[in-house]
Amino acid sequence: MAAVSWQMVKAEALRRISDREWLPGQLIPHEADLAAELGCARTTVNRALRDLATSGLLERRRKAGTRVPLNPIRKATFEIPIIRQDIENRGLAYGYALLLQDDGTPEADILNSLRLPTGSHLIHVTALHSAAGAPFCLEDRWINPAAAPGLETADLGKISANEWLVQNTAFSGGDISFGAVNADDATALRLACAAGTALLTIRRVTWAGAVPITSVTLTYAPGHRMVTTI
Amino acid sequence: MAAVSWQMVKAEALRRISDREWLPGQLIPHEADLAAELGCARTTVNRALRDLATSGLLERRRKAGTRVPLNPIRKATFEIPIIRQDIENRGLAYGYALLLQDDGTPEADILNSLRLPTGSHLIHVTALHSAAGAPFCLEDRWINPAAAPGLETADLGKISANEWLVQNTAFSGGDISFGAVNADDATALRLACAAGTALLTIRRVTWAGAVPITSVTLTYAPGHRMVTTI
DNA sequence: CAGTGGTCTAGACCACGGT
DNA sequence: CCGTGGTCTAGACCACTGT
Repeated sequence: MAAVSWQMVKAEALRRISDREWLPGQLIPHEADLAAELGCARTTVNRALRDLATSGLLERRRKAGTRVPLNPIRKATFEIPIIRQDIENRGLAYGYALLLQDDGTPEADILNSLRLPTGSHLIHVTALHSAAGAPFCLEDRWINPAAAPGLETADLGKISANEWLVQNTAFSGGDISFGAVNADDATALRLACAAGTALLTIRRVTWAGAVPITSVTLTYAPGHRMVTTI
Repeated sequence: MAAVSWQMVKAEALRRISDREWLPGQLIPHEADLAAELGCARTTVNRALRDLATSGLLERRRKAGTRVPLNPIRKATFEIPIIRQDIENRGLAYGYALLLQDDGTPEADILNSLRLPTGSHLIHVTALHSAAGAPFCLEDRWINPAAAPGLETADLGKISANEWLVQNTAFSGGDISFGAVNADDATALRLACAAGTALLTIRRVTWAGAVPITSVTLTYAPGHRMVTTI
């Protein structure tokens, strides 16, 4: 292609950053100047610089201009894999076991993240995902019954809670958080590790507008890390 | 503004998803159709749908079209705050103490993430960040001396290792990972918690081209979570 | 007030990838 | 093969914000 692509502009900008032609803290040329210099439309430069800004490698402000930040690595996008695919992609056999399905009141922690009042009664589902027979991750899910009418009659041994929710509830957004917990006795037993072992947890809360649908906490087997590259 | 903005298109698409007008797994109308329907240029629709795709709320493929994914919450972008700002934003006094600065060979774990051979000799810096006098996070940094000539003569009590590196090394990319560890005795002492407590860790590795510059592991005080919203 | 990035448009061509 | 998203262009106007 004769035209200069925004990826080429991005690559050139990256090169100037890593070659220290553009120093941290410094302003870089205006979009119009770069467009003229590189021989492309300003739109193309804009796309490239905007992209770098979303990864935190540039900082842009109207009127103030674009500058190389002093501290670039401040944004990270993680792909949170579907557990089954994650395991199968490693060439391992995937296993799923429903451990428990009942009702109850979750910890204050979880109620807070769902913004439900203390004492709320929710549906509770626990399951274990395993890889090649070894425990991989424990799923602890709480579902707001008001957001999931009909779930009581579903057989969660046949259809996973996630699948049921996808098919039967609306969805508009969510929160995700990472944390660390010590394995309690039950968890240690399930994940075949010593009680007290530090485990990485990921909690996802999903919403239908302002109505909380579900909170899922995934507790990974020891040593698991979530990794991403900038 | 008379024109339809891409944010409006995005909002409308989001509404259709959460109102289940577009169901999970289903194809949605082509860009051209939507542009005609909403009364804007195809470019604008493209921008909106592309944006939704990067947050994982839509899946797009050439020829195949755009569909609502069955499992939307699979990407999460985390803002990793500058610790000092993080603490000061909470209205707390920030404190920094350099604990140690010497040389040595890090664990295999860290050498692997830097892709350096076993036994490599690196510069080692440890520091404690505190909030309102309470320990907040422990910083354990290893620096590749080959990538940081002159660092030996720097006084890291006056200028932080991070600042020195920003001013003196190139930068082209990095890796970030989250994990969980049990506090060892030294860490427990520093973070004023019981030995064995589960702690969240964030490790950042930065590169200048193929040359590893530094690996920083931040170990947060108990209970810390990294949170983001989709 | 004025400079800089942000966005919209209309039209064109291209590349990927189902069929 | 050919439909669909991906991208480029040239030009215009807008919105935010430092001075």
